[in-house]
Amino acid sequence: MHNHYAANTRQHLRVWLKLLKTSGNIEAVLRERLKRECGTTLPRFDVMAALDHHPAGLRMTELSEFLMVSNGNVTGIVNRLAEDGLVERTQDSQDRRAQTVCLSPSGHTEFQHLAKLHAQWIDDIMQPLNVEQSDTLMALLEQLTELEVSS
Amino acid sequence: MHNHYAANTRQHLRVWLKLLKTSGNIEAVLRERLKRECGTTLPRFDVMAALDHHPAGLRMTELSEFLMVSNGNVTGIVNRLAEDGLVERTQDSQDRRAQTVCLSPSGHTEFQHLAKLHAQWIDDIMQPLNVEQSDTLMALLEQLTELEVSS
DNA sequence: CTATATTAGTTTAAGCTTAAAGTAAATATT
DNA sequence: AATATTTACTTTAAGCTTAAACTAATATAG
Repeated sequence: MHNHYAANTRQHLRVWLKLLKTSGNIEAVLRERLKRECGTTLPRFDVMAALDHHPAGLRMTELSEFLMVSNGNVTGIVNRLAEDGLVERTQDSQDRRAQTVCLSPSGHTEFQHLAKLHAQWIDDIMQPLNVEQSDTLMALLEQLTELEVSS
Repeated sequence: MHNHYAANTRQHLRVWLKLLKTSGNIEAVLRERLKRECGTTLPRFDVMAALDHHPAGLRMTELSEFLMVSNGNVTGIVNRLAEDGLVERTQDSQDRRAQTVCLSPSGHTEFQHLAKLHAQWIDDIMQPLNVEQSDTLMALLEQLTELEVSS
C-alpha cells in the first residue's frame, strides 16, 4: 500500500480544523460580548491590557513588539483610544521622535471593568474542563508550540 | 477565604491564552506560506476549498453560510478570485437575482496544488502528536464546543 | 392585479491588519 | 562639520471583516 503521507494525515487535518474552530468560536464570543456589552473591540482590549500591565507606559514600538503586531497597526488603535480619552501620549523629553503611551485615569477604570468581565467570560467558557483536563490540554498545546516555529 | 470566582479562574485564563496563541501561531504559519510560496491568502483558500467541495457550484448566499462569514465579505473575495480567473459566475436562468459560483478549470488545478501543500504543512505541524494524543486533544476541544454556544 | 414582504446580492462605512514607503530625529562615520 | 545610517513613528495601499443600507427580483396577500 503506497502512501506518501504519514499514516495519520487525515487525523492531523481533523485536529487542526477542530483547534481552529474551537479557538475561533471562543474568540467570536469574546468579540461579540466586548462589542455588545462594552462597546469596544478585542484589539482595543489587547492594547489596554498591555498598558495596564505596564503602569509606567510603553513606547509605540514596545507596544507593537509586546502585542506582536505591526507598528502601523498600533498607531491606528492608539489613535482611536486617544480620541476616546482612554489613553494618553506623552512626548519623550530626551528624544523628540519618541512618545510614551499609558492608560488615562478613565481608561484605567474602564479597563478594570473590562478585565473583570473578560475573566468571568473565560471562566465560564472553560468551565467544562476540570483541573486535570486543562493541564492535559495545556501540555498537548505546548507540544504544538515548539516545532511550528522552525522550518 | 472569600473567593467569588471558581477556584481555577487563573488556570482557565492561562489555558485560553495558550489555546489562542497556539491556534494563532499555526494560522500565521499557514498565512505566511500561502502568501510567500503561493501568492494567495487564507480567505481565498477557504473559498476555493468550499467550491472544490461542491463541484456543482454554490450560490453566493450558500457560500457565505458554508464559510460562516457575511455575504458582503464573500462578494469581495469572489470578485478578486474572478479577476484572477480562478472562479466563474453563472447567472441562474430561473432567478435573475441569483448566480452560481464554481472553480474555473485553472482554479481547480491551482486548488489541487494548494490543497496538497496545505495538507503537508498541517501534517508537519501536527507531527509532534501521536494518534492517542491527537484523539485526546480532539476530545478536550470537543468539550469546549458545547457550552460556549449557549448564554 | 396591486401592494407588501421576502430573498439574492452588492455597496458603503468603519475598523483591523500588513508591508512598504515616507518623515523626522538621533547616532555613527569619516 | 558633513555625510550616512539607524531609529521612532506615521502614512498609504491593499485586503479582510462586519453591520447596515441599498438595489433589484421574486413571492405572497388582499
